[in-house]
Amino acid sequence: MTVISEPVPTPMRQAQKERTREAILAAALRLSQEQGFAQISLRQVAREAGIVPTAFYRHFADMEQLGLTLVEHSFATLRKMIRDSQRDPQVFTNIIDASADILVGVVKEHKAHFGFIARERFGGQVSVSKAIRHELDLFVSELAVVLARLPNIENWSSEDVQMVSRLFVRNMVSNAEEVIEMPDNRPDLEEEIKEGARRQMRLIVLGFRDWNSDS
Amino acid sequence: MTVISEPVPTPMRQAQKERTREAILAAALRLSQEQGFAQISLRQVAREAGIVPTAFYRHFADMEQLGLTLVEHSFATLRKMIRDSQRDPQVFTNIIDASADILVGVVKEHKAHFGFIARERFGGQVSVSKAIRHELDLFVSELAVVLARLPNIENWSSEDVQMVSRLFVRNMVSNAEEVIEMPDNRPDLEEEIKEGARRQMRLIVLGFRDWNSDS
DNA sequence: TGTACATCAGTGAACGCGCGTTCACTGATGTAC
DNA sequence: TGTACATCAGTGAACGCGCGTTCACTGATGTAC
Repeated sequence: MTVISEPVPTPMRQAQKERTREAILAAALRLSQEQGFAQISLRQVAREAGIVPTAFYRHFADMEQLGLTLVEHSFATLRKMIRDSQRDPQVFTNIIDASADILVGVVKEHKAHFGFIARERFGGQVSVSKAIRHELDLFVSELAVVLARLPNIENWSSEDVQMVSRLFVRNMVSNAEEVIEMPDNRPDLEEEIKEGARRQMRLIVLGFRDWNSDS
Repeated sequence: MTVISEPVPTPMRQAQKERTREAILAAALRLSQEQGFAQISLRQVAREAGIVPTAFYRHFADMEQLGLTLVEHSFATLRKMIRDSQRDPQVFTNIIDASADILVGVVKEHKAHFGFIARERFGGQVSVSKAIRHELDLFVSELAVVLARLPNIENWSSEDVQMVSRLFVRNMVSNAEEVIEMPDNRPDLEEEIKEGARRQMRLIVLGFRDWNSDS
């Protein structure tokens, strides 16, 4: 079998197809920011992506598949955030302030994906909402594993860690909603949201410390 | 002017009109539970309400006006909950457990209205979402006034009370989401949600106590 | 009480529109020799 | 390198459908005398 030294031709046709696929995804994300994913049509997406409606079918079976792909991409962004923040030494020394910074920063930078999660979590296309809620459940468990390794938390019961994780994720989604509602170029509001995120995480941590010490 | 002793005829036509109007509202609420309000059509609502599409216009100018009326009705339910719970002596002695009980009970009894608020808060019809978020902001301030009168809270700064109120409302919406997702006839899950609501409110209160005592 | 007229909630036909989807096609890219 | 054929992303016409909205109407309810 002549597997050695494959030409790796980077076929132009395939590259172009990939570009169109991304144009469709970007168009759908853009349009759903204004009206919600469930309310946009295949023809609108095609128009925004600069293709004819029938070309859509070369990339996705229907709008539902497109929606589920957007869910995947959005959670990939979310998971990348966690991976990156684990590399940040700040997180170990001051998890609360560092988390608030990272949260607001990343959400702002990836407004579209976080907005998609927050917006379509309820009341969107049924399969898309279901997928998002399933992914959020998974994410809570993943974050619990990360949290459990942190100092001050390592000796908590796994049930407590799971609950803190749930509160953090809920807090994250709520703050994502606020950042998304925030108009651009209002750094004052941004600082307010960051401060709110800090206070809420502090509340959660303080509350838990008390809880564990006196019950 | 012969204003004395008006017949008060309880006109049959008017009563029938009111019944139809309520049938439309009920139909829209029912249908939007499954697909979200923005995705249901005027003709679907008319069909579900048992009238011909054109009769819809005798009651609402368009679907947007119907949606805004549902927002009003949903918040009327929410405010009634607060008014009723203020009469409950339990609230003054054990605000946390009482609130959790009331919250889960009322939400379960008025699933449709709370579901409407939670679902349409984001990503629904733009004007409906805006109206809901505006009403939620008002509600946070109203609840702050109620909370400020409670023992142990009466000497807090108004800023702190406002923030606790915001956390309570956020908690309420989150728990409403959970109750709504909950399948019927699962009293075990219900108790779990109630316990979760209790723990979270306790966290908020404990966190604040600490905060105020050592900072 | 009875009659003649007014009101108006609900009807049914009709309209133009954007939708999702099918199908046969085109022409640039890719492959074999 | 040049030629002949295959592939397949994107095209454009066509379809049937449910939609929101208009309009003139009907007939039960309400009112005046």
